[in-house]
Amino acid sequence: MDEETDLLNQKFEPMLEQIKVLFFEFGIKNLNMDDISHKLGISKKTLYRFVKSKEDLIARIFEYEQKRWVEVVRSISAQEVNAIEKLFKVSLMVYEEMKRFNPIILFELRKYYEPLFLEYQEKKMAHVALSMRLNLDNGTKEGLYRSDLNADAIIAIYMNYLVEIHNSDYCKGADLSFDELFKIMFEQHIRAISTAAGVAYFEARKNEITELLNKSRN
Amino acid sequence: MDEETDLLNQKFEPMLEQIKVLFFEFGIKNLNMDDISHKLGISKKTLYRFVKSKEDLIARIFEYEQKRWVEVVRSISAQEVNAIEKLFKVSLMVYEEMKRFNPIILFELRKYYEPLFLEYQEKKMAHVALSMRLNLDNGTKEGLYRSDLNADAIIAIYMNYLVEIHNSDYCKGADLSFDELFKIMFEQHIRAISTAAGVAYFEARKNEITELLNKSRN
DNA sequence: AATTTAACACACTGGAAACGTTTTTTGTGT
DNA sequence: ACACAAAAAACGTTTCCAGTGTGTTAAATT
Repeated sequence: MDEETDLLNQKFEPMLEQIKVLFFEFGIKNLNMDDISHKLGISKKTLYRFVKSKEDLIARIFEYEQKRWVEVVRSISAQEVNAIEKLFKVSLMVYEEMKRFNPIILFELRKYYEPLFLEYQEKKMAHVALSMRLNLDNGTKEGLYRSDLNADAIIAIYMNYLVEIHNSDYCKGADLSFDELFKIMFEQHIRAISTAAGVAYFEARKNEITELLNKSRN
Repeated sequence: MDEETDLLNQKFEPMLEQIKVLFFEFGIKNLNMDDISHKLGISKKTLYRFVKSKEDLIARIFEYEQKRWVEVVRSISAQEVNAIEKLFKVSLMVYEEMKRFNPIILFELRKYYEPLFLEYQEKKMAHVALSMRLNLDNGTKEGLYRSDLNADAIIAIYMNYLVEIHNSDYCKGADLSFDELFKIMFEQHIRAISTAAGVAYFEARKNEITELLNKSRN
């Protein structure tokens, strides 16, 4: 019974990716279950063999996203680079992710699937926080970050950075692009938590890192 | 009777602007007439004094957009700069406009309000074409554009540039940002239609123009 | 070849939500 | 106290859509 379900789930995973893309393109409410099954080239009946409701479908997508995200962070953590590099890579991905997030989708999630959405956000935040804590530890061990840091506070502040970057009117006063703002925030963070060695490393790498950001923009 | 209607329309115009913003933020289908009246701080009844249906409301927004757009082009045309500068300014605005256009809104317009949308697009295209023709004439008179141009063909090609810039996969092969692509296309166009004097002018101004584009990005 | 399984297309239903209208309430100016 | 306009609420109608059920076809299994 359970193995059967697992097999179904495995088969269904690539479809989840497709459906996610569809949602981003057309919106959630604009796609009914008929539309979705059509776009996938399967019958609605079959679709309902994988999910038990549309809400369940959304939940599955969140679950899938969470898994995918954990995998990404894990793979970056495994790379043979120091803490600053890792933090930058992950931060950049978070930032790119948020950029893609359309306000309409956000609205729909909050209005029609609030409990699911909150749960997802909470899990994601927890995961980011955990990853950041590991990063702080590593950075400290590597002598890049200061050893007298209040980890909880720093994590909270940095996560707030990443979230608030979009909603806020930071860019209004000074006319900054989001990318500019991101660079400044990252630099702010690194300088705030780093030892002299860390700052020196950052300054040496700064230009190349900035270039990475320009590349990622399209 | 007619004067009365005109008064109503005048009062309603700022609301159209607000509603447009709401649509961009929340989507069209996600906002019912109750929501809209609430957000405007008026009653649904009052809203229905201005429009006779939701479809009518969309039509009014298109109408309003068209008017606004004509006004923008008119004001740029009135400026005391040469044809190349004017073309750049208008092109930049078209480009910015398209960038803001969310794929979900596009989908909704096509699916639920196709006739209205097509009519709007047609009018807009006609207007852009007309403006470009004037620009070509002016540029030729100013000695910046060549005098042996096939206006119709050039207009068609350039308009296609602006439209296709987003849908297409131009950026896939070379990894170009949209802004980069826009710059290249504009330069391509100017060089293609200009006299030696025109090209010289463009080359002299090129850097400043590029800077403008960077400024506009946020 | 017969049977089972699985997927597809399509029709149907019940309930929820939206539209557009009408009625009631609220508030303001005279 | 009255008249009036706009807001709020209520209402009937219609549309939409999630979810289910039916019949058919095609492939796999026996």
